[in-house]
Amino acid sequence: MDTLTRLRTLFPALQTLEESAQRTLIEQGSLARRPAGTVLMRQGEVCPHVPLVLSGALRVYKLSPGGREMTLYRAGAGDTCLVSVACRLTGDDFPAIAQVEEAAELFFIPYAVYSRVLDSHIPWKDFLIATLYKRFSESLQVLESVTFDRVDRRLAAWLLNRSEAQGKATLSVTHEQIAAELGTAREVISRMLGEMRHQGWLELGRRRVRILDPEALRELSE
Amino acid sequence: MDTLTRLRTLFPALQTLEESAQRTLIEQGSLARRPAGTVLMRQGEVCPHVPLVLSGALRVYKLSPGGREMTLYRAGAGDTCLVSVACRLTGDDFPAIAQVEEAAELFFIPYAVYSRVLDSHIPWKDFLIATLYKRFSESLQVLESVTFDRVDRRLAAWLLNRSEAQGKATLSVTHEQIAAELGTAREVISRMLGEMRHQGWLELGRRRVRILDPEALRELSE
DNA sequence: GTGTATTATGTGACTAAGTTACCGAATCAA
DNA sequence: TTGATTCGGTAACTTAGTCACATAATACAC
Repeated sequence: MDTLTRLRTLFPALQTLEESAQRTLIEQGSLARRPAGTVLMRQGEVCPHVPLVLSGALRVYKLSPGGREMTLYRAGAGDTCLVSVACRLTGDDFPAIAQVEEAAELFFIPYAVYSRVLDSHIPWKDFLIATLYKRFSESLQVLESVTFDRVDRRLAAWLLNRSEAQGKATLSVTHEQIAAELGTAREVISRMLGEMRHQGWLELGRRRVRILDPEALRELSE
Repeated sequence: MDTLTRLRTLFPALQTLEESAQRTLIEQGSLARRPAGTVLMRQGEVCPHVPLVLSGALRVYKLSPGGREMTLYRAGAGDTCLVSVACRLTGDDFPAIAQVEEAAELFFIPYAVYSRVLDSHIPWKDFLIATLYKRFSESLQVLESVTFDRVDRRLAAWLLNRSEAQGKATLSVTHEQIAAELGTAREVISRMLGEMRHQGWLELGRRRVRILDPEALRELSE
């Protein structure tokens, strides 16, 4: 499938653009592949283009001065990377890091082209508004669980979610990674996993967490 | 000053609307006063109009099942209440509470009128995007300080901010209110204020916190 | 004004979470 | 195979949040 078709499928807002504008996007934009681990945006950097995600996954997270991480949300096919778009809009530094989590294909629209072609396009603006709103809600949920929920509940919920998403009872993940997801310290996760193993709910190995008793986890997480 | 002039001044995006559309807004919308304490939106409610804030102040906060509060941001003259706008866009329940903090004048645009008049207006969409982005950033800052900062630093910073904003060294506020701002428990605030008084940085009274040593607070908050 | 209700604050004891500082075991790379 | 690196375990300690109160200040009713 050619790039234009893929873009139109993943970003329906683009379908309502005039043919000539669509051609401009394709001609002036560029498709790029980025391997897992690539950092797309660091705090305070300015991005010279608007990136659309065609495949793969990005993770957007905050980094504390002390080195602790906290995942805010992920972006996948059909998403645009807010981090880059938004800091353009206001001139602020976007205070988070966007990193490729699974090898991704990105379509970069140079900012000049973006201004000319998309900036006066209502369906695109609606797409942006919906995206922003979604991120906002997601971050609020994170905020809510961080301030009001206990870590053990959040951990149980995270394990269940992850296990369901992957359709497996055995997760391949380090304690460090879990801590980054939940915005806490590795030691805390190790202790709690240890406790859950002690209860017979989990089996642990290096880079491996196996869920033995999902019901117990569900009950804890309510 | 008449309402249309005030609207145009506070919401410059409206100035680029056609005259007839502006007239429709004024004729079909309605101006309302709401005293401090009025709850505009509760979790899960749907708002039949888009509210623009002409004066006064709203506070948007989250409420935990356990009754703890956490202020997310405030909206004042020239802002629109995202809570109501956004849940319209996506159909989701907006997961926060909007309450009038200082008696406010609000201009309500019925949703039908909004769709007809503003939904295809680019400057208005840009205004919405900017607003959403601002809220998003603000909430991220809250999230960052909650997860990565110690409460005593956040408290010191809050006291200094508030004192500067009001141009006074004596704040009229309860420990309970401070706890709601910072998303922590009243006892924690009481203890820390007590500690700061012990250090000679503050003088405390009922509903009263007086800053004696702003430099010490600044140093703590870095 | 006086008593009573309400609101605000103080505090101790306890639990949960985050930090510091290690250790050793598993894995990788040369 | 050996040295380095990553990963997990754990103890001791600090910070934060919860629970259960006591006490103090103010409001208000009469």
